[in-house]
Amino acid sequence: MDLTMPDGSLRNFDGPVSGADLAASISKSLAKKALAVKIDGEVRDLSTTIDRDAAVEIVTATTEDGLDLIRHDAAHLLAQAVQDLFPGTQVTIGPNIEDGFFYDFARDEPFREEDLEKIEARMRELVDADLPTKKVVMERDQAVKHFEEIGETYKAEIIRDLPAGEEIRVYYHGEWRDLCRGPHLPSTKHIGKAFKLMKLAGAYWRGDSRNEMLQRIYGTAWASEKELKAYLHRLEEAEKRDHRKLGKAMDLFHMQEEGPGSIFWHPNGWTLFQNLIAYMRRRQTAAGYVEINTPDLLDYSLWETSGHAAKFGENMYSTVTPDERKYALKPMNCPGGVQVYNHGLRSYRELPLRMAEFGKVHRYEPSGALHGMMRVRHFTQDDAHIFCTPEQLRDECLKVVDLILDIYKDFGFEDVRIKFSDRPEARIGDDSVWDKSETALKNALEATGLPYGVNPGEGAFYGPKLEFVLRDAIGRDWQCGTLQVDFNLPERFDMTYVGEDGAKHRPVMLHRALFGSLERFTGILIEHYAGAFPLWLAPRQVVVATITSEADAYAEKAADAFRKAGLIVETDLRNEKINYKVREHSHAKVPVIAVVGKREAEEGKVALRRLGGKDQEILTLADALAALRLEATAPDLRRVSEEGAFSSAAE
RNA sequence: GCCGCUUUAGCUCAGCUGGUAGAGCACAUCAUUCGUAAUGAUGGGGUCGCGUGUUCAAGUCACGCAAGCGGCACCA
Repeated sequence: MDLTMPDGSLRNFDGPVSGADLAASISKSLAKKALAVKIDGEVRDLSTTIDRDAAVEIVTATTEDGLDLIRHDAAHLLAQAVQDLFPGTQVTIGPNIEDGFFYDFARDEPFREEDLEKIEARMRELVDADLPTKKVVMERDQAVKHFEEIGETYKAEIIRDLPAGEEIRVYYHGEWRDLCRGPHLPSTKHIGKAFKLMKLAGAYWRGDSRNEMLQRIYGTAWASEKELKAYLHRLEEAEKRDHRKLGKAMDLFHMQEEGPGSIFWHPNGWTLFQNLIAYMRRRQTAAGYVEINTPDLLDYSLWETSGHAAKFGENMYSTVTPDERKYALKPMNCPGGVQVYNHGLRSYRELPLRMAEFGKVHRYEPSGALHGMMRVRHFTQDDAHIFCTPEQLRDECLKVVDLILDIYKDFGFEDVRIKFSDRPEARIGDDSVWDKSETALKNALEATGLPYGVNPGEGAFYGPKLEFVLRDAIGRDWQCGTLQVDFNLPERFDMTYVGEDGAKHRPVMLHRALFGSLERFTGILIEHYAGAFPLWLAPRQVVVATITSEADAYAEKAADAFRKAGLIVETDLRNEKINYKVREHSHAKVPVIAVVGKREAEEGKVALRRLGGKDQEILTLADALAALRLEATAPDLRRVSEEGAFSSAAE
């Protein structure tokens, strides 16, 4: 029997060997470090017997597979500790997640924060006890009976639902056992102690809100103490970037009880917001869009026609006016855009017609969903609807994807995740229509050659969609851009265009948003830049700070010059030390502090200090103006001036 | 919406077992004119999220509500 090692070398054995034997045959140290064995790409228990030719690898803690094992064993360890300390608690599931694991428990009494410490201490004891792992395969009926007898009804339910023919494995760690597919570490010692229980949470059994709620305990686990520490440090750093914290520190916005899920924009935040809109407007115009604006309040019947009322009525703000008409605050912009399209006869010559709208939408989101600026009840979409012929569809999709990614690049987002979502269970339209739209969208996506994931059943109720997902500072993913193909609303709103043949045809409709929600995108940007915005976005760009009052007059003059150059500038002439001023404006994340003292005043210079830096750059006022002016130019405009008007026009 | 936690000055937070509130920063005034992350002194500022109850007495205990936070569910 020949076993192929990862380096390509062959090892010959006369008979079957276990993973542990294999490791021992290579070296003593490897035998000690071995956690599991990978056979033809599949990670198995170290005790697994290999009895045929195969590609094998000894899994250790330094590999990704090894870390996965540690985390999963840590989850078991958590469950064991919980059942030791809190008898009567039922175990359910405990999978790995990014950076760690969780385990869901069924227990009448809630766990308390203090319990986590006790549980963690018990987990450490169990690691020291070095309980050996043992795998037992059970018959289905026997397994169900066993788990029911010991009061583990959730486990019994899981076993009953396992597909026929699936081996039912029970892993023992000492006396304690859990139903589990495995594989597992040889013993609890191998988990190590680089783990920590992080938080308590509620979670529905089987992820269904109709089911009872379980208690979830989250933990993190690493191969070494050092990695654990690094991870905890990373979390601390991330928390500092939280947009809610920075929003306060930078005086960008606030929220209050009277307007749950609604933003009060302060001057600084609103400047930032308007900068984004101005940028997007230029990009859209350049990409051949026209812009419209439609009413916020519209007759409810439009949403009945679109199907939104049936699906989202509960989440719509509606009102009955004194004349007894029912209106809705628009939860999305499409029906408004459709009215503009339908106002008059459209010709194929007008298509594709790309109609953008910065529309403020209102959605009564469930209270538990609200989250800072990321999930609010009133938000502004950089929405657009592209009306086109079926033949133009693919090309238009490609253009949207290109535009989205190009725009994200201007903000430094390079690793955008794309997800393709197909038909959901609750949907409108025939399956033949869905076949068409899904194929069209998927073809366009594949034509880009970009990697993407699939979210089965997560499309909009009227069409499949692409989601462009960005990640916040704390590692949470947020959908920003979206592109949806829709054959349904054109039907429902009876949209037509006159074709070359003089007959009426049905256009296809694309829904797309690039930032998605301006509010959310602003939040993402705050975290992405940790508040240190590039000059072109920064709501406060320059503070001219004096060292002594002797420089006051010159400071005013310099500020005026900056102002005339189009920069947002303030002066700080307070009778404070320069140290104090620098500290204060640095905290407020002002990108440029222009320090002027007696020397600068005499020489006509400014000392520029950049946010985050300690160095100063002493420039003449004219040089400083030129440099900052260029930097304060949005990237799209900078490209135009760099390329020159003619070459960009020729494209 | 569901589970758990939290809510005290503009901000960050103290306030033990119930005896009617405290710090730092910020703010104001005064002094200081000091070259790159906190100059000093003085002063003003709080119906302790809202409501009901228990009690001689509630920031503190109980119940209800609201908002926020961590998750889950939801996300046109």
